[in-house]
Amino acid sequence: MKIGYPCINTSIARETKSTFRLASYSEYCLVEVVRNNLDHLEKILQYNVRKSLLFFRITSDLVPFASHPICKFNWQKYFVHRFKRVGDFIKKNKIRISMHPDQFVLINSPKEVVVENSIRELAYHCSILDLMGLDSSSKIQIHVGGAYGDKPLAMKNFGKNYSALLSDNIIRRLVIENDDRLYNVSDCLRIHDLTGVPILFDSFHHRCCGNRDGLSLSNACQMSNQTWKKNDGVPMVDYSDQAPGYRKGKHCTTIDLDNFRRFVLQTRELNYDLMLEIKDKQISAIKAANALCSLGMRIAL
DNA sequence: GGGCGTCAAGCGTAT
DNA sequence: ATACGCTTGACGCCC
Repeated sequence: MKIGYPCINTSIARETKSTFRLASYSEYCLVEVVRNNLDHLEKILQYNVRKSLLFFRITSDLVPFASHPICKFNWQKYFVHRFKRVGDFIKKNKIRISMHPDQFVLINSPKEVVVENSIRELAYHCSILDLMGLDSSSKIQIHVGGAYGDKPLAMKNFGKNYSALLSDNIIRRLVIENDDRLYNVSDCLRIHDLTGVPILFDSFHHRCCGNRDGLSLSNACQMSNQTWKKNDGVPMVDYSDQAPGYRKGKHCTTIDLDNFRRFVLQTRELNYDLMLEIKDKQISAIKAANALCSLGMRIAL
């Protein structure tokens, strides 16, 4: 099992800004920010290797406005060697990589323009992973999308657009994640049957958000994991925990190790890489890795 | 140099 | 009707 955390390391300060406003877009600004973002990403990855955290989610904001029409600059070509260098480091250290496009990536939207924008955004995510030379085990995870007043139709439309509109390069990386309100694991399994898309199991969404479908945690996790094929790599699982005293669904600020151990023991027959979606990022990831060791389980490889 | 209004993108739910 | 959460906060103007 590899343990990871998303996008940001709270202990590595940024020396420069990571993005900018659309109103201040310029090629100069883009080049500077992307260069700095790649430098910063390398620092985080080096830290992660030192700490044996070999799973990481790369931020979608690595290249700001990459899928926006304002961006005419060929950043792919300009930064080809920098991306390759990061990718070589990732491969050399066997780091597992995921990306998670934002909530407006909706491939089942009834609005054609939303679908078009979503596909452009997915293509952007792919190009990051492609430029790094990473194989199809590097995944791009999205939610199924909206229900649009007719959930069965919305699911059918997901399948339709998936097959008709997505390029092979997107399909080889794309996975869907059960969400906290609309599409639970059973729904995702139905969409998997339609499309073959693997399911990334989110334990928090499954467990705590009124999204139960009668599947036990270990069954839901196992059935999701079985949708991953050989070329998809080890199944990925997202983990978080309820922030005590807050609205249902709010992520906790730091990991509760008792809950974490319980989760690990319930799923101990299964093989997966675990992404900890917890506010304090690498701090909880390190705590979790230590907890696994004390349970006699082995992290990384 | 700190405070805070606002920031590309969609949807569903709560108020 | 409007605000909010989602999540990765953080830019950038204002004082």
